[in-house]
Amino acid sequence: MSNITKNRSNGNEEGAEQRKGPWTLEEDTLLTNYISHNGEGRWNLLAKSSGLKRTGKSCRLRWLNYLKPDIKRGNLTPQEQLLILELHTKWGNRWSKIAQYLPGRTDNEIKNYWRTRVQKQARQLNIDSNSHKFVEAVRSLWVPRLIHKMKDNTYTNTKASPPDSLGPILQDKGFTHESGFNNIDCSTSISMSQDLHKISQFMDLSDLETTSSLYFDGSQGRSSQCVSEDYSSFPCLEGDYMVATMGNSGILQMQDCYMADSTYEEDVTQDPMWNMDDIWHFKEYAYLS
DNA sequence: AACATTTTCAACCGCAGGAGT
DNA sequence: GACTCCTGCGGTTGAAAATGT
Repeated sequence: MSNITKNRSNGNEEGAEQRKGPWTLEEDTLLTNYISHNGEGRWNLLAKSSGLKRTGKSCRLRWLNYLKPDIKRGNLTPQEQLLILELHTKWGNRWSKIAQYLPGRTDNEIKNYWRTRVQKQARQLNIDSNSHKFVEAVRSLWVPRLIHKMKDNTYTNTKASPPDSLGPILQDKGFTHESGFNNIDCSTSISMSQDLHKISQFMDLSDLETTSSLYFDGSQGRSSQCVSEDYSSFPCLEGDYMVATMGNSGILQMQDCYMADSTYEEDVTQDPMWNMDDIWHFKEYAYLS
């Protein structure tokens, strides 16, 4: 079939011949150059002015899903997968909204991930992927596996140090820096995806990939105590951010602590994916297998 | 190595909603 | 309010790549 088609079906496009199908290198170059000089947006105008024989829609899609410089390539990390599972529980198939919490990932990519990986799992389990039963299966089986993967990644990483950019950003947000902490109850690691979600408000998550450090906050480690080097302990309070790496089995090596100011407020108890019962439920699965 | 089957993912389509007239 | 145009979203398709036999 020809890659040229005449589009007269709606008012968006001229009757001129429009190309369809895969983009060529020349088209990509043309589009990239045009946007670098004129900026994004006004896609129909762009399509006409750039000399591309494509619809505005097609140009927009190509740019946003493929050419845009900050697009992240490669497989989704366990952290990202966990976040997708969690956010889908909240919002359902609202891919663009979910994508907002995964910098560098597109709604199309997340949608593809869901359809090819998640729904495949559902089929294998013979469960409707929109059912409550499937959500339960994800919580009890898949999430612990992802958490394990995250732990493994961290465990094997020899260059585990927090990104330099994090401290200043948090301090800029009113967090007070504390140091000298050592170990912490590993149960807290259960809340990592929630923390990534929060941290993503402050910084580019891609930084986390290069360090594999764990970031968590006191609001999720409700039962845990941070233990400092002199073995005195203090509770993790809501809004505190900790930076730690996985040391030996089950122990997180605490590196930094950013104490929230007293005005910090965020109600994480409303999050359907993470409640106290679940955390203990997950723990069982995660550490039995 | 050759073919069949499955998986992945880029790109398309139709629809909804907002802005402008 | 009605109409057109444009943009963005979510569902779907199908070619290419990967995997299995």
